[in-house]
Amino acid sequence: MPRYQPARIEPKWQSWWEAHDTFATPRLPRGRKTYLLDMFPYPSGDGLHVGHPEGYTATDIVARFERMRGTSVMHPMGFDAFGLPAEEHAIRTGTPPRESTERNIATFRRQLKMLGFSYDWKRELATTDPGYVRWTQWIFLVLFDTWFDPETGRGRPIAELPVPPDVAARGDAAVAAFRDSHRLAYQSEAPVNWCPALGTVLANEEVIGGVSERGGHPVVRIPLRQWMLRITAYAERLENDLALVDWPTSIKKLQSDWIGRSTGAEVDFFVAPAGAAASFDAWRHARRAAGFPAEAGREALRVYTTRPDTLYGVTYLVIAPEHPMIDLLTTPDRRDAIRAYREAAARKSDLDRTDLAKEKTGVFTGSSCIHPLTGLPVPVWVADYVLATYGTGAIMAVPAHDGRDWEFAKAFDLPIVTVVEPVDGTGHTESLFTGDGRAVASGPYTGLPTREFIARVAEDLRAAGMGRPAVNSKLRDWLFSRQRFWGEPFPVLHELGPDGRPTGAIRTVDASELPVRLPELVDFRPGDTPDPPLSRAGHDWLYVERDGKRYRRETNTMPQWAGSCWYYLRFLDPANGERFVDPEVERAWMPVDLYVGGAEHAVLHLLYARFWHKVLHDRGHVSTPEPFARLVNQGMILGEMEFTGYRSVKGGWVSAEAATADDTPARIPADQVEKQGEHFVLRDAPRIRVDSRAYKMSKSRGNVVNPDAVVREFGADSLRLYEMFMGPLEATKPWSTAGVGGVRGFLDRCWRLVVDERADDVRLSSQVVDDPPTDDQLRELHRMLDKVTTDIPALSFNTAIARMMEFVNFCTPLERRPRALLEPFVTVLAPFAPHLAEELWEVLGRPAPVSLVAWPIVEARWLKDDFLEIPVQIGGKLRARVTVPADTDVASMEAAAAADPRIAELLAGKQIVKVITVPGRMVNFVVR
RNA sequence: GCCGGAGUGGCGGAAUGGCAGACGCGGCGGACUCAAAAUCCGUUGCCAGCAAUGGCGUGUGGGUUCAAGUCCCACCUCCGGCACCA
Repeated sequence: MPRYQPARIEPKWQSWWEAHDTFATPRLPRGRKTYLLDMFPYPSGDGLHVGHPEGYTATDIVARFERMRGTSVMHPMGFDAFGLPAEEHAIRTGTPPRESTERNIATFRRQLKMLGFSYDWKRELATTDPGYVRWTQWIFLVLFDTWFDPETGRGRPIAELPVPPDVAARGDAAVAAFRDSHRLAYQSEAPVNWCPALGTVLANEEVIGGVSERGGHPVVRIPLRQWMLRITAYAERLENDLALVDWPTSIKKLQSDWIGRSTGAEVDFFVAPAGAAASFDAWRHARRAAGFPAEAGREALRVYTTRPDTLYGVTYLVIAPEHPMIDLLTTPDRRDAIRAYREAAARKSDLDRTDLAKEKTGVFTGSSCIHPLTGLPVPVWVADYVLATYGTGAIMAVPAHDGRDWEFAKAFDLPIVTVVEPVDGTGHTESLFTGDGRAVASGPYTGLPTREFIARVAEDLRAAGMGRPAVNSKLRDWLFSRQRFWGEPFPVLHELGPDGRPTGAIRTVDASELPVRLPELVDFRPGDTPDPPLSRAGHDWLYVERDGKRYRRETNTMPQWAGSCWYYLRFLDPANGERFVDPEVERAWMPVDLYVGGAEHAVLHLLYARFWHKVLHDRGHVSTPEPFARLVNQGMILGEMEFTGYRSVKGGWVSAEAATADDTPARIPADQVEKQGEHFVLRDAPRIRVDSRAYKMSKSRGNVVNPDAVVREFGADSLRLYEMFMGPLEATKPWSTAGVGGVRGFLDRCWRLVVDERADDVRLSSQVVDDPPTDDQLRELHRMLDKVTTDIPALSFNTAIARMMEFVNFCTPLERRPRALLEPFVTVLAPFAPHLAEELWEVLGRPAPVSLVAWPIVEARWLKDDFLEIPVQIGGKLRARVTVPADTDVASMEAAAAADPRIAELLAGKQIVKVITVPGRMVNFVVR
C-alpha cells in the first residue's frame, strides 16, 4: 500500500506550509538577503502552460536553498492582469473583464500552489487591484511632475524648470504650456499606429512589419492626441547603465540596438531662393557671426549624418514625405506630383514602406539647396526611404558611400561622386564603398583618413555656424495611451470652457484622491473610431468639478506595460496605504538579485521598467540605479518531437527533401521510423525520408502539454524535477513525457530508500539503520553535496539532479543504509522535490519542516580520494590506466605509468622524446 | 542582408585544453513470477574480431598543441532577433 503517492502527500504538505506560514518573508531582511523574482504571468483563460513552471521552479529551488542557508529570501508572485485578451474575451462573452480576470487568477493561483512554490502568498498582488492601480497612477503623476535636465542628465521636479523670461512675460498660460512641453509625460498630436481591428492605437514596438504583433491585423497611421513618455531623454543612461547589470550579453545587445545610439553631425544646407549666390554669401556671413541656431528656420534645410566626411560626395538631398518644409521647397510645376506622392506615402503602411518596397521611390521637389562647403546647388528630393521620425527627417545623399542612396541614385539616374577610397590600396572604386578609408576629391580635406576628417570637419562646421556634432537614437518616445477599457485610467482632467469644449488646459487628480477607478460600463467594446470606450461612461464618472471649474476625465487608458513596470517594488510592501513602498524596506531589499523570465521581454518590458526605475531614482523614491541586478532567460519548451512524412496527391509517400506544397504532411509514429545516416527514414520504405523536429507548443498544432494532467499522472515534484532535468535552463528543449516518467522513477527510488514498501502503513524501512557510514559512503555523500551546493547558485540544475541520481543509485543496493547518509540527502532533495522531501523527513522521524532545516556542510576531506586512476597515453592516445596514491608526485607517476606491463611493451624499442605529466590527471609519453 | 545562439549515441543531454558520451529515456539480456506488471541486476557510440585488442568517432575543411567537443581561420545547417534609423 505505501507506494510513493504524490496525490496524497503533495496537498498534505502544501496545507502544512500554508498553515504554518513556512515561507513568510520578514518585513526587513535579517542578515544576508536575496530577492528572487519571476516574471509574473498574464492570467490567460487557458491556465498555466508548462513553460511557466520552468522559470518558476528555477527561482523556487534557489529560494528554498538560500532559506536553508540562513538567507532572508524575498520570493513573491502576482498577476499582470490588465490587457487585451481579457478584454476581448469579455467582448465575446459579455462578461465584464474584472470577472473573467478574477476567475483566471483563481485558476493560476490554484495551479501555482499545486506545484509547491515557496512564495510568500501574503504578498500576492494583481496589477488590476485598486490598491495597486492607485500607485501606478501615482507614478504617472511623478512622471508628469518631472522634466529632464540635460545639464545634470537627471529628472527633476517641474517646479525647478527654469522658465525663460520671455515665456514668463507672456503669462501663466504660456508658463503652463512651457512646462507641459518639458514633462516626461506629455500629450502629442503625432501620427500614431491605429489598428481598426483591435480598436486601439499601438506602440511602434507592438507593430511588426506593418501589422499588429497581437493578431496580425493591419495598422494605419493617423494623427491623434496621445500621451507620450519621454523615454528618449533617458536613452543615454539606459544604454550606459547596461554596464552595471549582470545580464546575458545577447539581451544587453538587443537593448543597445533598440536604443540605437549613433553619433554624427547636423549640417544646414541653405535654402536657395531664386537668385541664389549672393544671398548664400550673406547667409554664410550671418551664420559665422551668430553661430549654429537651435532651429534651422526657413532659410536652411537641416540634415543629420553619421558621415560628415562624405560631404563632398553629396549629389542630392532627400526629405521625408512628412517633412514640414516640403511645401516651401516644392516648386509650382512639381506641386501635383509631390502631393500625389505624399498621399501615396500616407496610405502606405509601414509594411509597404519596408518589406515589400525594396524598390526606391521618390519625386524631385524642383528646388535646390546650397552646399555649405562648396557653395554649389544640390537638388532636393522627396522619398519615403527617409523617415520623418528619425534625425531631422532629411538627409544628405552620398550614393557612392551609402547603400540606400546608391540604390536611389541608380533608380533615378542621379550622379555618383566617389570621395572615399579604401586604404588597403585597391584604389579608386566605381562601386559602392561604405567603409572607412581615405578622402579623395574633398577640397582641403583630401587625403585625410575618415575618422580624422570627421573630427576636423565637425569643428570647422561648428566654427562656421553651419553644423554641430549631434547624437541620435532609434528609440522613440513611448506612446503610453490606449483606446481600450481594460487598463489604468489616467489621473488627468481636461478643463472645459463655458461652451463645454476642452480649453486645452489640464490638471491632474490629486494624489490623495487616487485611485481613479474604472467606471462600470455596459458596453466596453472599442469603437470604429479611436474614441475610447471610457468616453461612453456615465456623466457622473466623466465630468467632475474642481475649484469651480468643470473638467472631463481623460478617457484613454494606460497600456499593459504600465503595471509590470514597478510590480517588483510593490511586492516589498504590498499593503502599504501611505506610500508605494516604504523607503526603509526598499533600501533593504533592492535590487532584485535574480530575475528569471522569457526572452520575449528582452526589450520592451525590461526597457520600460528600467526607465521608470531611473525616474523614481532621480526623484529620490528608490535607492538603486538599476532594478534587476542579474537576469536569466529561461529557454522555450517545445512540444514532443514529431516525425512528419509527406503523401503525394496520388497517395504514395514522397521523400521529405522532394516534397512540395502539393504533398500533404502526415504525422508518423516514432516506431515506424529509423535513423539512416544523417536522416530519418520510414522503416518500411527506407528511401523515403521524413522530417524530424519539435515544434513550438500551440493549440492549433495540438501539442500543448497541460501541467494539471502531468501533475495528475506523475505529481508536482516530478514535473518540477523533470523541467529542471531536461537540460540547461536557458536552452530551448523539447518536451518528453517518457522523460517525466524517468524522473518519477528516480523519486520512486528515493521513496523506497527510506520507506518500507511492504508494510501496510507508511513506516521507516528496516534497512535504514543508525550505523556510522563508511568512508566510501561519506565520500559519495559529500561529493554529491558539493556538486549540488555549487550547481544551485549556478542554476545548473540538470547536473545537480544527475548527481543526486548517482547518489541514489549508490545507496539502493546497500542492505544497511545509515541514517547519517539519508538525512543529508533528503535535506538537499528538498528544494527540488519539496513535498517528497517533507514526507521522507517525517518518516525518518525528524520534525517538519525540512524546508527550513540548515543546509548540510560539505566536508572537504571527503572530496579527496586515497587512490586515483590515471590515464596513460602514448602519443596522445589512451593506452592504459594505472592506479596511484592520490598524492603521488610527478616522477612516481611516470614511473608507475612506465611500469605498467602494456605501456612497457608499447614503449619497448621506442625513443621517448618527452613525458608530459599533469599531477593527479594524466601521463603522456611522446615517442619517436 | 545584419546581429546573436546552437550543432556530441536512436532521443534529452554531460564534460577547468587532459580517460568523449556522466545522468535520464529508449533498446538488449538476466533475476523474481504460473504468467504479466512492478522491482532489482547487468549491458548498450560505430566498425572488425570468438576474444585480448585494434581502428573510427563531437556539423564540414584546414590550423595551433605532447594532447582539441573545448582555442584559431574558413564554410555548411538549424533556431531566435533586427531589418531603409542616414
